[in-house]
Amino acid sequence: MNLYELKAIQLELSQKVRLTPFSGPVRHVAGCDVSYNRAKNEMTAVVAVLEYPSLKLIEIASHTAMVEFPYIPTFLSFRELPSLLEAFKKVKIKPELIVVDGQGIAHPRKLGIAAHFGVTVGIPTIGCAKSHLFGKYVMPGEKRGEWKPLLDKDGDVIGAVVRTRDRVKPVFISPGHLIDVKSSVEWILKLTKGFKLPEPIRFADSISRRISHEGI
DNA sequence: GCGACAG
DNA sequence: ATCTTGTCGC
Repeated sequence: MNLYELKAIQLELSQKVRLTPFSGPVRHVAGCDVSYNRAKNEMTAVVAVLEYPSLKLIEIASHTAMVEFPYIPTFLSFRELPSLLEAFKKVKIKPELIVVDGQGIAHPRKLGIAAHFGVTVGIPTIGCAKSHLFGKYVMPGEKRGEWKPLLDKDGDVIGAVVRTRDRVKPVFISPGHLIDVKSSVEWILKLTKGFKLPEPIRFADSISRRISHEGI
């Protein structure tokens, strides 16, 4: 498999992405993240399931595996998705909405890891990234809730730069699958409680780090 | 050709 | 992502 073939896979899968308004109902929401243990050359993927709207953690599923694909910008899903899917198989309480750490369709071939995950499992997903990968934008205002659109080369809206906390760097939101930009922004704000990152991602992040570094 | 570049 | 201490601000 070379990068040209992987690009072809991304282009084909991106045709399956469906962008549609999403309002719920949501009883359970999950967060996905992956951490690495450099010394062991291992990665640990975690799916954290929270109850909504309480946002209390009710289930954790994880999967640890050897790293066998390098990090190449725009090909992140080929590195992290396999482990994430293994972890998701272990989840008993299937969520109605999933937030994935990374881009959704805000990607050169419209298939960031959140979109790839979404079309694979067939559940609504939102991509929530801590930094920019693709798309043009202007900085949103400094207040929580303010946001600006992420635009592709044709000027189409592919996501949003959202201020989830006053005067803190914004997050890059984009729909993964079965949701649209407007609903994605609304849900990310509902899932954010006093921190830059939404609660599902915060849980998945801290848990995956604890497992990969302490083996808990 | 050059710069940018999720995690 | 990870490596890393103290430190500035609310």
